[in-house]
Amino acid sequence: MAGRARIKDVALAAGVSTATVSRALSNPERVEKSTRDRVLKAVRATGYRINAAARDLRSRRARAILVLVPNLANTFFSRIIASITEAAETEGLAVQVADSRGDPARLAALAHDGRADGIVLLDGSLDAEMVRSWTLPVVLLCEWNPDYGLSGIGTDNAEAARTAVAHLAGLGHRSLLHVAGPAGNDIAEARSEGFLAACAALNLQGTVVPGDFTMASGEAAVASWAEDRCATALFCASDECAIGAIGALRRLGLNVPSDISVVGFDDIDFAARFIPALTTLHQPRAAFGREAAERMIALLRLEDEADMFRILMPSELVIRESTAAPPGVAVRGAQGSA
Amino acid sequence: MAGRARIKDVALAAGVSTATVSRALSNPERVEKSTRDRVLKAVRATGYRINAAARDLRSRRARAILVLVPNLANTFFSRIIASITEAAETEGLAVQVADSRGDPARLAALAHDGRADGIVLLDGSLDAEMVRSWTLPVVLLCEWNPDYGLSGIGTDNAEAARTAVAHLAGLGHRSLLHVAGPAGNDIAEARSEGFLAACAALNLQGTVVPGDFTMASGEAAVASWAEDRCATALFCASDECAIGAIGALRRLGLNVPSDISVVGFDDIDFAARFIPALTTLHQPRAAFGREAAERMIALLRLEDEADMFRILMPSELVIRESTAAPPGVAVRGAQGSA
DNA sequence: CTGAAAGCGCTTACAG
DNA sequence: CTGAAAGCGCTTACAG
Repeated sequence: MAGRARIKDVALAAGVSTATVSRALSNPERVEKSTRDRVLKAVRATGYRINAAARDLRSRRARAILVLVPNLANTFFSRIIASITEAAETEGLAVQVADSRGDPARLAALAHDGRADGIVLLDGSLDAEMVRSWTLPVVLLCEWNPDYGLSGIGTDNAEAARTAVAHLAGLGHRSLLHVAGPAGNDIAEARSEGFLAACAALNLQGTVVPGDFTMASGEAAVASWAEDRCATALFCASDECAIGAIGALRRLGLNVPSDISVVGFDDIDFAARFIPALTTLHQPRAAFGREAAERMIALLRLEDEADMFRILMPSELVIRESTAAPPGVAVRGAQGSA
Repeated sequence: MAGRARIKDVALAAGVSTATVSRALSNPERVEKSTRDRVLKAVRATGYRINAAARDLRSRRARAILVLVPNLANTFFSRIIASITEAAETEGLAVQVADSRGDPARLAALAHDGRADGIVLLDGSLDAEMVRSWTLPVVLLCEWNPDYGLSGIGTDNAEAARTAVAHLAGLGHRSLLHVAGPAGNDIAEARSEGFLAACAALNLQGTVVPGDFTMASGEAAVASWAEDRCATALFCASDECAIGAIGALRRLGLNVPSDISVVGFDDIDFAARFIPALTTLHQPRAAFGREAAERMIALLRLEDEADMFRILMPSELVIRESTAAPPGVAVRGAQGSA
């Protein structure tokens, strides 16, 4: 076969018009069965594959969604992307992935060159004006930024923080340190606020130190904690941060959890394998991706203005090895096994 | 502005033809400066963005590459994807990411609907006949499969295994166990063969047990090792496997590295943070991605048959905390610090 | 149920 | 350096 077959080659082989080939392929129920069979046979014989550019141009849709993440190399995001991809592909939607950081012009170009019909955004720290200027439907996933004016899917971070504090209080801890996520990040702030509110409600001493979700910020927090050592438990805004903190504690000769307890957030794959296995809040990443894809598909189907939504899926506390009663306190809470 | 501006709106606003707008945008040096300025001003005024589908259809290229990975949720791959994306974007190429597993028809559709000009393939375990049937230029990255008949970029796995064995031998180990990667995987087999060859050359006892790169396979290998405990060091085919093995050893009450040494492969982000920090072979993932993007760009530029290539970039041994002299043996090799 | 024809929005020889 | 015109490969009213 010289070159790639086009729709008119198929039409010729099947003895029908190109319109009929097109219908047989995209609206099979609108052509007679015998015609459809002839077309499909011709498709096989010619090795025909549709040209997506031509189809997209003519039908004015890309049948693709763009997923924007702040850091592709982060496992947390890659797991979600995998789940978005899976759900989107079953609906015939392709997925494009791009880094949301950097040049706004690049982002605008990505969002508006017609290669995607909608955007799933996993970054709450972009310039709100820029995001609002995008003309494609956008679903904000995991992160949250009220200034975007978007529908979103995420978890109830304040509630999750409360669960973590309650767990530590149940073990007998009276003084807790929270290593926060980045300032200005809405979900990080929700965790901090939930932490402080829960400490106040339970009459615990709760302190917050700045951080940014990274392992380095966990290490830095331990360095500052080491000056007075007043807290007996750390609640870290991410698992990576918790893992960094545990490494730093170990370098100080301290053992987790017998000397100090550590709770993470996210339940990344390594959390269960880390030594000690991390007590953490499990974010439903697979469900996040699935939900985002489904909502986006619904949005694209409605074409016009669908209702705004904000969906909160629960994060569950997974109790593993990194939390225990503080030194010198009898165990009062039950501790599950991994 | 009602609706999206098209090229003819820009032409009208600038008082030129659409041909001139097109040239001003894609071949600026071919229009007079004053004309170009008028066009750019009109572009800004109208908010014009090119329609990628129309451009792709007419110019018969997609300006995009497809990256195919066996597991999107794997950090090892996501780091490489990030680096491919970065390099490709600076050349104006978009990146599409898809899962290489599953339905061959789906893959063929992805590869041949004209949405990508070339494929970077990170999976050596696909059906070779299927891969050979693809008509787009393909670069095989990291993995290797001689049956594909493709150009590729990777690391010298046998040589890397040799380095690991030499390190352990230098520490005084005489009996080593290798937890292999999946059977039939060319790079996994190269590691096994390199391991056995190096053991033979150094007169060590070298045993290979099956595995598949996963943490679970590291745990299983430890279970079988525990039956006779004849090896004093484990060389795992991946960091995940090593981390699984260390977890299992710990559950047996054994300490790494004082009771048994463990070497990983890949140097994933967590390797340095794991406790104990993993001695491992650092695969140059950022360089892999960059090289793949550049080679692909060169391939697309040549259009026709470029020379076949096989590029091997070195993996370097990173000595951290998980390896030491075997129990009861004085340290003979030098041990670096992390 | 099927076909003829228009047209999606660009780029690119061709001509000047 | 610039423009008029053809055409990339589809889909979709419109008509029958």
